[in-house]
Amino acid sequence: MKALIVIAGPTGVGKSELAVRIAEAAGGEVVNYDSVQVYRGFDVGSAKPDATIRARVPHHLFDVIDADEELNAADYARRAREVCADIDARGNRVVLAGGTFFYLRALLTGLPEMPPRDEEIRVRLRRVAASRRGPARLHRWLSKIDAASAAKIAIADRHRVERALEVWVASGRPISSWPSPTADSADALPAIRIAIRAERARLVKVLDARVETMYAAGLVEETKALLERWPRSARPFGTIGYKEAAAVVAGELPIVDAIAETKRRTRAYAKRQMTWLRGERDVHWIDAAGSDTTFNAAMRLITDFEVTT
RNA sequence: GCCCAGGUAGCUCAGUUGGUAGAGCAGAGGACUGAAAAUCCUCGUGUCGGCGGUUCGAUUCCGUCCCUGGGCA
Repeated sequence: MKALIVIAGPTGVGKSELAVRIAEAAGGEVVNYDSVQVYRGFDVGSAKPDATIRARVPHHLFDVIDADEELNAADYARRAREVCADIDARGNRVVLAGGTFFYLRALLTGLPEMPPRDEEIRVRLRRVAASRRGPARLHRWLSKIDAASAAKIAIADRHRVERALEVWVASGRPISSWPSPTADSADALPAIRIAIRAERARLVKVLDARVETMYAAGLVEETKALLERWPRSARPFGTIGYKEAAAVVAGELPIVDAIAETKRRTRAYAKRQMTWLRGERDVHWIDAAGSDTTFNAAMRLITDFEVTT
C-alpha cells in the first residue's frame, strides 16, 4: 500500500482545504478522521467541508451515521481501513484529514484485540459509579485486579475506569495485559504525517471568528432541527458548539453566553490537540502561512518522502 | 451635594471574631488501549483601592480621600 498522506494540526488551521488541494495534485481522495463530521446533519457546528469543496475530489467517511448511532475508535478504524484499501486498489492516494487523533492512531497502528464495548456491563458499572463513593469503589476494584492501570488512571476519570473494568468483566484479563500496538507493528499502515501549526494568538483569533460565523450561519437553527429528530442525550449533542446550541434551544442559555462558551471550549480543544501532536513521533510541521505557501511546503514534504522510501 | 452597597489573582467572588489570603473560571503544561469535539491530572504572592490612626502586629477596627454601581436631591 502506498503511504497514506495525513494532514493534522489543531482545529481551524485549514486542514480540510489543504487536504483537498493535495488530493487534486496527487490524484487522491480525502478520508475523514473527525469524530463529529461522521454524523449526518451536523454540518455548521462541525465545520464540515461544504458541497463545493467536496465536489472537487471524492470524500469519504463524512455523513455515515445518524445522531443516535455510535462509531467508536475501533468501528472507525475498521471502516477507514476498508475505505483506504479501496482507494489504494483504485490506484489513488489516500489523504486523511481530521482532528480526532485517537481515531487516526486506531486506523494507522491498530487497536489491541480486546473485548469490544458492552452496553450491559456498562450499565452495571455505571450503577455502582452513581452510588455513594462509587468512583472510589470502582477505582479500588481496578487497583485490585490491575494495579498498573489503576496507577495511571485517575479516580475521577470515569470513562477510562469504566472501560478498564469492562474489559476485566468481559474477559477476566486486566486491560493492561494487552500490549499497545506501535507504529512499527505488523499491521501498521505506512503514512506520512504533516501537521499544520499556527501561532497561538493568531489561531485564537481565527477560532473566535469561526465560532461567530457558525452562529450567524444558523448553528442554533440546525441544532433545533436535529433535536426534533433525536434526543438531546445523543452523543453529538455533547460536542463543542452543539452542546451550547442545544442549551439555547432549550431556553437554558442566552445566545451570547453560548457563543462565549463555545469559543472557550474550542480553544481548549485546540490546546488538547496540540498536546497530543507534540507527543507524536514522525510529525512533519509546516506553518499556516497562507494557502499557497502551506500547500507548496506540504507537497515538497511528500515528494521528499517518496524519494527516501 | 447627601444616603446606601461595593472596591481582594486576568475575570467573578469567598475569607481573615486583627497574626500579610483562597475557590471557580480564564491561562499554562500534561495524560490519552472501543464515549475521544469525550474524560481527566498538575500549576495560585496578589501594593487584599490610596493615605493616615489605633495596635507588638491592620487586608481585617477607626478616620479620611479616590473610584464604581444604585437611590435621593
